[in-house]
Amino acid sequence: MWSDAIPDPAAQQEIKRKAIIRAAAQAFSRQGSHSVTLDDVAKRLGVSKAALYRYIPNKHSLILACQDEALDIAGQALARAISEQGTGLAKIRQSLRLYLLDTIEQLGVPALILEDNALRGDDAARILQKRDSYESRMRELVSEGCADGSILPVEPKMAVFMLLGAVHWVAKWYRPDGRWSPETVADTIVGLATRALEPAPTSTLAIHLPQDQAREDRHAF
Amino acid sequence: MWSDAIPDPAAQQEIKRKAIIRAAAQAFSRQGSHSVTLDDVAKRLGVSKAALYRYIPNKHSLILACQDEALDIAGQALARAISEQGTGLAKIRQSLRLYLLDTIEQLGVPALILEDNALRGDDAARILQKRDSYESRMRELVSEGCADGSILPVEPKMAVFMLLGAVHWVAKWYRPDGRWSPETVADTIVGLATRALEPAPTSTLAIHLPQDQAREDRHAF
DNA sequence: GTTGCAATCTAACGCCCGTTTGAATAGCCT
DNA sequence: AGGCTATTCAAACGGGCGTTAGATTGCAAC
Repeated sequence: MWSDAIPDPAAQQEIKRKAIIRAAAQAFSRQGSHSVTLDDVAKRLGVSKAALYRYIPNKHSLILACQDEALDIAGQALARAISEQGTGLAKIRQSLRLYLLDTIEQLGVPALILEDNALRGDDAARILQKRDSYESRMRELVSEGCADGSILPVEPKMAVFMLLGAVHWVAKWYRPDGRWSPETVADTIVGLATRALEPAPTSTLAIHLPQDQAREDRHAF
Repeated sequence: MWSDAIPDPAAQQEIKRKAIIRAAAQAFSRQGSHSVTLDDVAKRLGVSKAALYRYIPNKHSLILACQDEALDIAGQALARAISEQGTGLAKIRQSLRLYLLDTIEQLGVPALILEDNALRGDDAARILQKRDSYESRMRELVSEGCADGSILPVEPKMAVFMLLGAVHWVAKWYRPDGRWSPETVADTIVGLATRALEPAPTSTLAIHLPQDQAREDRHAF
């Protein structure tokens, strides 16, 4: 039983570990894990790269931890969405929306893109299985939507690929200090992408600042 | 005036150079340019990595050449689509469809994803400008579609991000030896994604093999 | 055959970056 | 104050990979 005033050293460790994962995730999601050096990650945190090794055993495990975290967020978002009432399409919408918002909040980056080649070893297989399970459950939601009439007849695999492409791509162009809030981005992108699946879409979309402010945006191709 | 029987040595050079770019593009689009070694590229072509240097000055220029090629294809697809009759949405559909089909045919990979961090130097600025120009013209097509009523009122930037996300993501999961032909993939993904922009979608989609064949697909998250 | 050029190879060089080592610093307990 | 532990750092080590050098092979011209 620890007093709040006396910080638990183990908890301190965990806080710093999370900070490292967060910093790494932000760098990885844009540049790809292989082109990010531990020096890059350390500089974001204002420490030397050697200091990282008190919290992580090596770079590969850091990559795994990032993927693990992102997949946990995705899985939890999916679970929450499934537990709520609504059509298959509504659940898909909610799960993707939560995924974007939670990754931004917890990792500081909207979605974490996996390069499967970056994964090796036994843990890698676990991550891949986790990802496959997530995508599989998403496809089931599509099938559910087809059955309940909220989604037009589509190939579930293709539909999920399309949705995840639109959603994961956000990581390439979203800027925390940009014009749009996380909520605006999540609602607009998910709203648009899922509209593609409506049998006869009637949903309207919030329109955000149609006038183009002359800002120099460097975003991904 | 060369005879067909006597191959022009300069042309031979160019053919091999193109083969290198193609092999590199396939590797880059999946793994990211930074995690692909020149040995990887050389092995795909059955030569040693030193042999590559007769055709490219260095790795960075190879990355640039891949981006250049992909952007040329994208730009030409856009130009062809614009020159044809039709609504703004129809032009967007056509340009994206051609982009996927042409990159698969010419580069052997559907879309080439840019990691802007991989680019350096003066040529890099040229590539970024080319990409910005392409995206800007895409946004204009969205505005055109809004005006002619083929597209519902949306923020053009977001709409283009959503479309390009769905389209570029194909590079992560498409397999040449897979279940779907390039045409099927292009039609389905572009058909789905652009449906999101229809004011009141009535378009139907071809449905391909809804039954799931028990194939083990390893695709990107 | 011999010469010359093009193409490719193997082997080595050197830098970058992940990882380790050992010392320096800062807080906490008695 | 003095020791103990937890953190952090600068510096060095070592492997991987881009790049270069020099040798080898193959082919065309004469």
